[in-house]
Amino acid sequence: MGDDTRLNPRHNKAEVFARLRDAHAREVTEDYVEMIGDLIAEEGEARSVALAERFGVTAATVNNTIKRLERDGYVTSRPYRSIFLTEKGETLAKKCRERHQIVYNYLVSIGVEPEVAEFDAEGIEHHVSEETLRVFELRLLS
Amino acid sequence: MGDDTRLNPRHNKAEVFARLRDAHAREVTEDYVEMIGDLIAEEGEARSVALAERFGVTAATVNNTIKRLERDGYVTSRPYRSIFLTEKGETLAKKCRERHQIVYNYLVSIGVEPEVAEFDAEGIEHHVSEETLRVFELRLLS
DNA sequence: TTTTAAAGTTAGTCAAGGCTAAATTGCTAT
DNA sequence: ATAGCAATTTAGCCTTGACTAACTTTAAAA
Repeated sequence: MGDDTRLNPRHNKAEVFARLRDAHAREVTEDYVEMIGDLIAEEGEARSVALAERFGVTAATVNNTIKRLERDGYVTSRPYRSIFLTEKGETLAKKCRERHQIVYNYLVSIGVEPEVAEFDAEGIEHHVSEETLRVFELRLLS
Repeated sequence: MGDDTRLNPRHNKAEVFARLRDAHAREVTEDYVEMIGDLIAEEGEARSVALAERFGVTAATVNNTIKRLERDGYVTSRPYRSIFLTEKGETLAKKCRERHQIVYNYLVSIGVEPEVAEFDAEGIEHHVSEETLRVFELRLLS
């Protein structure tokens, strides 16, 4: 007795917050692979300086993050050269781009100003489950 | 010439990401004041052990966070005693609770499973602008 | 009243994600 | 060919948010 958790399942939030912390850890990775993909598509290559400018951080910060991404197998890079996505990075970038687009389109479709939708989508996209994403898609089509 | 940013305003994402980083910094604070408010409402007081259990972190982590919240004026606490919200903390907690409820209700209203909505709302609530929140409310009423 | 378990605190460690300052490399124009 | 600037890297620092292990305080049971 006295196990509040079992008596009142409403309090079993620990798992939710654990998954939330995981999502957090992935956010920067996702933003980077997405942006690297955009840069390659738009400008032919992804340079540190462009990433720094677009994220509004210093070159040193970009460097650290790229090292981590490389360590985790999302990108390859050689000193003083531009950055490339691995298969793994490409796959993640594609998924993120799609997710972002669905969230953005959905927000606009319900009446959110495009500029606001762009900002909100950037934050929301990392926290939308596959299930909710499907609902967004479904409602977008109808 | 050559100022990509001015030529192509689509690339002016730095501000978006800066605001995103700010939102991040506030997330834990918001989750804590919200949870502390819940605990006081449900159990009469907010103890570290309950926070640790609900967030799924150790007591030491709770301790650190509470110190920061106290430093920032959201809570008061005395050693080995329970935690109280300040006016500032209470105000933030109320705002967060409302926001959470709107996001949750909206997700459920468009067909997301309650359990999934609960999880997604927890992540999304910190990234929804006032504007988008108003759209959610409006669509909830109609 | 004393013992003991639960709760809370402290100290020390780690990774992520920021920063500045300084060193190095690469490229381009003279 | 090289000087100089832009880009990149390195080093060192900070905060947040997590952990474990060890210690202290509180409160309840024996």
